Amino acid sequence: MIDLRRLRLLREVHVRGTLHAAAEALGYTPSAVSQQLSVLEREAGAPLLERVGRKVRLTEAGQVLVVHADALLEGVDAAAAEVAAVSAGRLAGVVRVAAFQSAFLRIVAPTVAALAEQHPAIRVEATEREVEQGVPELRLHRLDVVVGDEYEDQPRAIHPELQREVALRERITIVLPAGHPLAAARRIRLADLADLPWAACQPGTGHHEMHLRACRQIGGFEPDIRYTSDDFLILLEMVRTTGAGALLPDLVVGFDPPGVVARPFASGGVGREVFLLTRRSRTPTVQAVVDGLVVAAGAAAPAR
Amino acid sequence: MIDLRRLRLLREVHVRGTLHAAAEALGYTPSAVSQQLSVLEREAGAPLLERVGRKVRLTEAGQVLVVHADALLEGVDAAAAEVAAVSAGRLAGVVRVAAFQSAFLRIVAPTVAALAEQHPAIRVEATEREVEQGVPELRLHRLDVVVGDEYEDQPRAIHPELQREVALRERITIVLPAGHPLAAARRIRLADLADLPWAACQPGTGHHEMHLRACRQIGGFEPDIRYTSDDFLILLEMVRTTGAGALLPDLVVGFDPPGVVARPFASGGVGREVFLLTRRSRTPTVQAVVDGLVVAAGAAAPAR
DNA sequence: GTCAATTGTTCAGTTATCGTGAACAGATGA
DNA sequence: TCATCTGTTCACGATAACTGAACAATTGAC
Repeated sequence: MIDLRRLRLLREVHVRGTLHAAAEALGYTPSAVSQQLSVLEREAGAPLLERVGRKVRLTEAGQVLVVHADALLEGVDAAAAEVAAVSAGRLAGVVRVAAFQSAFLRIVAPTVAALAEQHPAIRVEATEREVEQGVPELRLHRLDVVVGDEYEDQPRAIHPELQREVALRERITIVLPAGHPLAAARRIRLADLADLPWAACQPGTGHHEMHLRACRQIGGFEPDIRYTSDDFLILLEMVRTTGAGALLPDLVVGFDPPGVVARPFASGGVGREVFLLTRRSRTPTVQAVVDGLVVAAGAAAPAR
Repeated sequence: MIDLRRLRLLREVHVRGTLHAAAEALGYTPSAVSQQLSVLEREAGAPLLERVGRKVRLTEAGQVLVVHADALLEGVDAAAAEVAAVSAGRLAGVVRVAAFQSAFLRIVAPTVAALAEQHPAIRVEATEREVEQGVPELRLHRLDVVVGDEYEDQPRAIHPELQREVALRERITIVLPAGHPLAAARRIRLADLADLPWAACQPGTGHHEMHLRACRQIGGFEPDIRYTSDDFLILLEMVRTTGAGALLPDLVVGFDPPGVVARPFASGGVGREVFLLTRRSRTPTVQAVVDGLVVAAGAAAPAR
């Protein structure tokens, strides 16, 4: 097992160039530094230093190790800081969140704002990412929370070392341009829209599948999906300007975007679930962020 | 300074639930474990364990610390493994590379293939990302190499702790649909294309700026940029199908895509530089990847 | 309920590790 | 050439780590 204090020694030698300087900087004698570095070489199983003139230089193995040393020493500092903060009663640390677009806008963003007041020592880092991309990074500890979605009847497999938590259940609505003849109706029969061009996400996505299935099973027609983009805001804009229709979750139309109307299905309909994924072991800090996301999701869900 | 062996003890206690089991697993007596954990609590400045019945459980601070412990212990293992590999003469370790689209396709992908043979113990992880997004992650040690581009007369500022290396200098060519009247010419005067619609990257990008500047200064006209996308392959497709023109780097048209022709400027012209960014301290492993990228960039540059 | 078994803790004593300081060898530059 | 810098080695004292026994608290079988 490589010892951290010895790694700190190695880093200091790397930075200062001589054992004497490193020894002085850390309050040791050169003798101690020399001996400890010998031990480190035994631990690492490779020579780390080579003498050049009367100075000393790191070997390749030494350079490799010193890079890791930097990361590790930074890591223990972060650990100590977080423990100190947590034991002082406040939550702290970095939590990395990934979310798909609409959840990012309507759930993650308000959560960040709320947590900034509630737990100022928590630093939330957020990225837009689809679930498929996020899950491997979650398992590699590069993300802490992934916000994903799942349409009715399209259950996703979940990895056993991950934990899933429902943030929001919502209905899919039919979105039409404000000027459409049926826009005034309170509810809309999908079958009446068989001739409409549609805007949906790219083929292969859950949304595209849901769109096809809904039109076939509820509407009884094969939809003319003419515009595709994975950006829901683009889909909304296509509806507004081109006269196409779209099937969008409440979360997206919750903006009440101008120029379009959102109406529920006259019968049946489709649901969507927004969920949070984390590793099974949650720190209190991650838990606080998860709690914040659940609250924000509840607030984002429009009353129906 | 928190000691790693004590962290390993803590983790073992967390996993196994009792000091005895942890002691047995690691070859200590329960007495030693108890004493060392007391020391760890002093080091961490917070109680980490609480007795529940005759077993023991981690406090909040303990749980926080054990998460960091996992990451740190994994880190030392990775460090030891990489040092062992390097000192055995072969390069090893994970190198994370980010590149913009065309560099990803034409430089990073071939590099990955070449390195897989040359240094099988190097694991290259690649992501598509623009320079602006990549630089902060580079500084946070979440990326090791960023491949970026820079158009003539638009120098980017570079952070002092980063190192920049030119991979490729190339010329911008005028790309026209194969059926265009001027497609047969060997060289093309930009001024002759004043009435053409154009496809370019989004406003605000270096490419868009370059496009405007070239048309104004070399062609003497204000271009009608009708189609914008940051995806060069989409731009090419727009040229092929809609009859628009584009100003694209050799790297993009090096594909010799069907249905379009690429011609140099009749006079003057614009250059682009593809460069690599790394932190100043490169391990031999990172250096090997950088070398591989430079070679691949050279191979990707079409002869002129 | 009682008692053996199991848990964590504490204490003294031993062992291993870490540090100092002096003595040494090689390299540098006045 | 020689004083001065470098890193290394050695013996020895100081510190830390570990063991083993004794102890208190809890649990579960009888």
